[in-house]
Amino acid sequence: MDTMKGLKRTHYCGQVLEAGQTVTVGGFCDTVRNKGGIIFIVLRDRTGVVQLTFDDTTDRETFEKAASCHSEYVVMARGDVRERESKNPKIPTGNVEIYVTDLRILSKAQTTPFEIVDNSNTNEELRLKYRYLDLRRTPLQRNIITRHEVARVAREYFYENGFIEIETPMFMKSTPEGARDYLVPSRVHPGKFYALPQSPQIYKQLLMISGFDRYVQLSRCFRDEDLRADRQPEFTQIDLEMSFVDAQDIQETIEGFLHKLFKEVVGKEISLPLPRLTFEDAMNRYGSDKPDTRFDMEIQDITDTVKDVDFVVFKGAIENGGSVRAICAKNAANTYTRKEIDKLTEHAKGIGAKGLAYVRWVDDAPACSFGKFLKEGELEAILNKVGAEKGDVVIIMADKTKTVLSTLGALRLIMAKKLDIIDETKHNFLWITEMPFFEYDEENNTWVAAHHPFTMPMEECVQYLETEPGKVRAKAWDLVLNGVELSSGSMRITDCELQQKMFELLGMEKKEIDLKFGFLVDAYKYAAPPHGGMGIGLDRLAMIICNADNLRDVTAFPKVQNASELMSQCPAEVDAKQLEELHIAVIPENKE
RNA sequence: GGCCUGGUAGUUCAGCUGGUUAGAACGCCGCCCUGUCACGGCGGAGGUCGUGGGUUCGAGUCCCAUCCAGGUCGCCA
Repeated sequence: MDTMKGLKRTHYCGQVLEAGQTVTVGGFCDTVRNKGGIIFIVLRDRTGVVQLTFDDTTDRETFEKAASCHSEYVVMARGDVRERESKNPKIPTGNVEIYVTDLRILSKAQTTPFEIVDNSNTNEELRLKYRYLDLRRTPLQRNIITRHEVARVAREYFYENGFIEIETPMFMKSTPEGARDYLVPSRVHPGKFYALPQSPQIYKQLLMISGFDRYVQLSRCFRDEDLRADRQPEFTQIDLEMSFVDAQDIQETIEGFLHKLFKEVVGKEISLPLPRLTFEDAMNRYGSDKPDTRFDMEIQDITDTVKDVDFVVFKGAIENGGSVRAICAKNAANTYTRKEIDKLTEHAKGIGAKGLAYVRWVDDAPACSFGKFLKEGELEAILNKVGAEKGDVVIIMADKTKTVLSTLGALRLIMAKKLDIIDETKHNFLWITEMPFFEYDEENNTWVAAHHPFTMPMEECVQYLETEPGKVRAKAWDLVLNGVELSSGSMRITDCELQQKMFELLGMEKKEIDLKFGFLVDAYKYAAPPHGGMGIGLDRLAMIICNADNLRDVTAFPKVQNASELMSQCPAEVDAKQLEELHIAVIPENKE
C-alpha cells in the first residue's frame, strides 16, 4: 500500500481541466477498463469524475499498479492533462484525461456488497446496512449536499435579518402532552429522567422574555412515535421566534427566506405573497389540512342537489346532519374501470367510509351505481353541478361531513397519483390559517388543545372559549408545500390570566400546571413582548427540493420503520452494570 | 396494534396447475485485448430458496406460525 507522501491534491475530479496542466487528484476508482495495452480508470470524488489514462508511454511500475486497481480503491494520481483522442460528451470532464505519472494506491477495497452506481436497484435494507457505501453514490451525495445548501441559506438569511442563533438544551423536562418523549436517565438522580426536546418551544419563548427579540436555531428534535415516509424520530427544524410582531410579520419573514432559498438552491423565482387558505376552506375544498394544490379535483358539496333523491344512503346522511359530496375526476373513465372503482371503494372502507357511489361516463350513457333510485333529470343535475363531462368519473360519498371530507380528501390524492396528473415540477406553497384551537377527543369525550397550550386564540373567538370550544380558532398557521406539512407557527399567549384560563379549560389542575409549567407561568409575570414563531422542517424541505419521496434519501444516517438503525444496530441492549448505575430495572415484554 | 406489498447466487430478478442437476443478467475470479466510457472476447466459481413446523412418495412452489424490510391507518398537543 502506498502513502500520499510528496503529493498534495490540486484539483477535484469534477473540475474542468485544461490540456497542459499538471494536476494531482484523489478519489475512488469508479470503473477500471483494462484494454491490455491501455488502461482507463474513472476516478470519482464528491464533485464528479475524471478519466485517468495509462499506456505504453507510462512507466512499467505505474502501469502495473493501474492494472491492479479495482472498483472503489482509494487512489491519488498526479499527471498531465491532455485532450482526449475520443471524447465523451456525456460527462462534463469528457474532453480531457489525465496521463498519470505517479499513481498511489492508498487503500484497497473488498468487493462491495452492492455496486456503487447511480441507478441502484438494490434493496434499501441492504443499502442501509452499508449506509457509508450507499452514501458514496452520486444521487445521495447530491441530496446530502443540497440539504447542506438549505441549511446554509437558512443561516445566511436569518443572520442577515437580525436573528441570533442560540442553542437550547437537549436535556429538558418531560411534558407528556403531545408526542411521546425520548427519555434520558440520570445517574445522579435515581428515578428521574430528562427528556429530549420535541421542539425548543418553551426555551425560545423564554428567550423572548429575556429580550433577545429574534432567535433562530437549526435544532434537532425528537419524537418517539411511529415512522412514515415523511417522519423520522429525530429531525431538524429551522426554529425561530420573533418579538414585537404579529402573524403577518412572521409569515412575511418566512416568505423572504423561501424566496431566497428557491432562487439560490432550486434556481426558481417563487411569487410572493404565497397563497392563503383558511383551515375551514382547506377542509371543504380538499378534505385535508395539507392540501396538494398541484392539481384541482376539488371536493364539491352536492347536498342541495340530491336532497330530494330517493336514495336511502343520501337521505340518511342528510337527515343525520351530514352531507353528500363528490369529486369529479377528469378523463378518468378509462383508468377507473368498474374493477378499479371497486378497489377504490374497498380502500375507502378501510379508512372509514361505509361505501361509495359513483358515476362513470364512458359512452353516451353514464353508468351510475345508484341509477335505479333516480328520477328524470336528477343524474343530469348532479353531473351538471360537479361539471362532469363524457370521459369523467364522479365519486360520491354521503356520511357525517367530517368523515366525507377526510375520505374524499384521501381518495383525491390516490386518484391523482394513479391518473398521473400531478406536475412534479411544481412547488405549490400554501398558508393554512385560522387553525382550530381545540380538537374533540371522541374517546374521552373532551376537548383537547390542537396545538401547544401557549397558543393565542384569535381575539374575536375568546368569547366562545367556555361556551363553544369548537368555534374557537387559533392564531396559528401551517405552511404546506405540495401536500406536505412543512412548518407550523403561532402567536403565543403573553397574558398571565388568559394563560391560566387556557390551562383550566384544558382540564389541568393548578398543582399540575405548577409542576409542569410553573417556571414558564412565572416568567410571563415579569412582562413579555408580544411574540410568536415557527418551526420549519428542514428535512422535509430538503426532501421536496431533492424531489425525493422519502426522508431517508436526504438524511445521512436515517432510522427505519421501527426506529432502529440498520448499520449500527441501535437501539441495543446495554450492560447490566450500566443499568445498575442508572438505577434502571428492565421489565421484560409481556408476550402472550 | 390493524391492513397491504415484498424476502430465491454478492446484486437485480425469472422459476407455470407441486415433479430430474433451481436459471438469466450484472458483479466476482482467471486468460486475451492500445481509445474504452453500460468496453469487448473466452473460460470459471458462486444457492441452508428469510427462519421453524405441517401436508405430500416428493415443497422454492400449498398450509400454519414467526422474523426482517417497505407503504399505510391508529399515533404524531
